[in-house]
Amino acid sequence: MEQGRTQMDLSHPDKLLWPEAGVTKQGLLDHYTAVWPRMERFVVNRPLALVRAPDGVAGKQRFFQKHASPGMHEAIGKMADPEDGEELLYIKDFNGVAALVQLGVVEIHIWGCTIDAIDTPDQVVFDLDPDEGLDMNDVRAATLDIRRRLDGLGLPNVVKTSGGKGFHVIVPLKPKADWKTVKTFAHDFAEAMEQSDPEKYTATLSKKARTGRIFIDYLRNARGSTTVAPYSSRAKPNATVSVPVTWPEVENGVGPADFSIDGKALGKALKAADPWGDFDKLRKALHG
DNA sequence: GGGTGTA
DNA sequence: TACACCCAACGCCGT
DNA sequence: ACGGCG
Ligand SMILES: [Mn+2]
Ligand SMILES: [Mn+2]
Repeated sequence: MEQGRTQMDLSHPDKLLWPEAGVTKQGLLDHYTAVWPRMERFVVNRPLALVRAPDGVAGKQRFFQKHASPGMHEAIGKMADPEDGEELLYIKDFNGVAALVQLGVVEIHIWGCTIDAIDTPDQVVFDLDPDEGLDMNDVRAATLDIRRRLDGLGLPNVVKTSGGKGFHVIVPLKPKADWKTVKTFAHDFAEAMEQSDPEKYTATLSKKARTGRIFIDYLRNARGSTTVAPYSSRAKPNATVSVPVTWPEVENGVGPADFSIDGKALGKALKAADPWGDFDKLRKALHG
């Protein structure tokens, strides 16, 4: 059995999944081949949610999937959620990604925990969701503000582009605290930001509260909630990718949608040092 | 994309 | 054989 | 209790 790469056959490898960007199903698999050394540890052995677009991102069909369908490829692992018995999905290796690509998966989302410790999250996520038309520089400034606050609390942090309109700031955790603890921490953190700068931030998701502001989406930190995985493609016309970056890059103006499949910026990023290389070393227990 | 249910 | 259908789900918030 | 929302 080949490890690390697959010869799994793709049906219709030349089908355009991102017609506007000219990215085919094979092109998507090639993307994952290129990023896999950096991506693997963030996606394997975690419950997943999938955004599937079997006819491409411009097609009619697009759906979100958290549970197994009958007959799914054996490279896609299934595990009963101890809470409700639903069959959660996960992958163990690159063959799993290949199987996802064959299914028309255009976004890979991860739970904030591994399958071996499903009740103790190993990360906190702050998902910055700006209102339409907010200046990208305001979003960068908000992201840097989150870093400053986390630094002040002595909490490790890394950042990635979302591939959409914002950034994701991640606190690597040792999986000690439970979901309630982690979500409450994230909620309190978001509310503190809103209180200190209510013109810029809101901790309330409603469109109304978000007008002209950035929603600090702490709700990603709930059991069963998911966030787009590092290096996942996005179901946007441009085939953007969520990419880990360094804090200096954010300071120097990197934008949330600056990276895309086959893009120059991504190729360059992959040649530089891994911005999240120390992720596992940085892990810290919340509270403790 | 593909299994399932209905004709 | 030929189709249509399904593919998550839940807490938060304003009313 | 319901609808919008992520
Ligand atoms: Mn977001
Ligand atoms: Mn969000």
